[in-house]
Amino acid sequence: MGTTTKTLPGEASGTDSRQAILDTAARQFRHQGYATTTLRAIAGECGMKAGSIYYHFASKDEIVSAVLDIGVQRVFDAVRTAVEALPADAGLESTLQCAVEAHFKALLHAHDFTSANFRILGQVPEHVRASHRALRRRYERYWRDMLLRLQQRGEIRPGPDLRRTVFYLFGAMNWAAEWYDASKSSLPVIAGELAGLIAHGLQSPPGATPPLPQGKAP
Amino acid sequence: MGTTTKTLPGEASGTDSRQAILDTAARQFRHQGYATTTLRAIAGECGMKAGSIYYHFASKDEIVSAVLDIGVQRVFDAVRTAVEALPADAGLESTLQCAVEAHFKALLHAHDFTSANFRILGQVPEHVRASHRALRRRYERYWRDMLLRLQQRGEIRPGPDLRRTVFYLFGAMNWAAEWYDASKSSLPVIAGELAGLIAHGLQSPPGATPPLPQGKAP
DNA sequence: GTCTATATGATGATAGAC
DNA sequence: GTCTATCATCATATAGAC
Repeated sequence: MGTTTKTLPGEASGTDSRQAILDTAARQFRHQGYATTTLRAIAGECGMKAGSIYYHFASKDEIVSAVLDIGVQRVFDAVRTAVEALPADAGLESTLQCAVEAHFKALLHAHDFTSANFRILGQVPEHVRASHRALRRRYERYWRDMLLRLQQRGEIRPGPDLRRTVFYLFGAMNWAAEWYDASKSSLPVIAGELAGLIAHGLQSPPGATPPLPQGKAP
Repeated sequence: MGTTTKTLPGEASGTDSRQAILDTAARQFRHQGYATTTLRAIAGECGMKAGSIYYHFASKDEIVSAVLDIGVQRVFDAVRTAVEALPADAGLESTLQCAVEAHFKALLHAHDFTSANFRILGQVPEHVRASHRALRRRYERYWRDMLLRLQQRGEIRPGPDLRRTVFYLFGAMNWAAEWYDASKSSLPVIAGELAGLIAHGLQSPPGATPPLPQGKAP
């Protein structure tokens, strides 16, 4: 169950203990919230004592700050890599499918970091949230620019505000971290389903005929 | 700023103090999380002392439990009332528009209760979460059944899993409580925008022509 | 790098006066 | 209904031994 995650190229490598503290902290923040997660408990699960944490981090805030940033950065990197590998003339649905699936995959792979992010952002001290905001904004802008390019190419109708559209999408995607169950549906399936929903909506294609008039089975 | 909310017909009325405690608790849970919100602080804002809380509630869990339930119940009631007032043959987009707008309105009107709900659900003790789950499930099922009826009438294409579709929608709608700014856009506008997105998607209507080939302005 | 020990303060809950 | 104690517990953070 534990989403043990090795250090990624982008992150400051540091010691094994440092990474173990971050992994443990992410999982505990996710499940218990910011305030209830104690340095004693984090240390305990890493086979250390509370005092030892302070060799690696200056404060609890420094730990939670790192956890928040890692959660967004992993997803951002995954989506950018996937989208950059797309052919230049990729259409609306294939672009969405690619980006949504990459977001989902990273979201659920770094589950403790991303879900912690989602759950405790509203609870951390304001200065922590403020220093984290810039990264979130960059990721939101990345998506908005992607949609903007598609709109300029005529693949997206002119109506919707694309900044808000990204918020709708982020809400839909990130909420999946709370309900997704791998034993019930696969990631590519729900990614395709959501991409199709955003691209074409729920409506029946024009000229479609209702399935059954009423009643149950013949 | 404070979303002071009077007792609604459905809620056990009790004393004024009881309601003041709930209003204050909701706001503090929302902003500080479950564990950081102290009974002393709640009491202080109600002009009481910590010990007095225990005349109205048996424990902190009983308070948080009530806050969670109220958050969902207010939205559920608002949506049901709005949808029942709809003509029986209302189509996909007008039904969505009506339900989404009612959800948004209640979500932001009982903001402290609904946002607290969203933020602290993952932090409360398991037995609190469990007793709250049934109500959430009923509300999810209400939406799924609404979509199911539209699908049976041929207004929704057969592809998407409607249980997951409700989750996508809830994610998109509830996340709005975190970013919505009344000075930037009106509730009916974003409700219509989201309803249109879910009904028709982002795609350009067939036969549409791209706006500008490239370059900026003439 | 990790430990023990400790300073300092806040918390949920209870008992009983008014 | 609200108050004033008070209990037992647990938190972050520090100091200094090993």
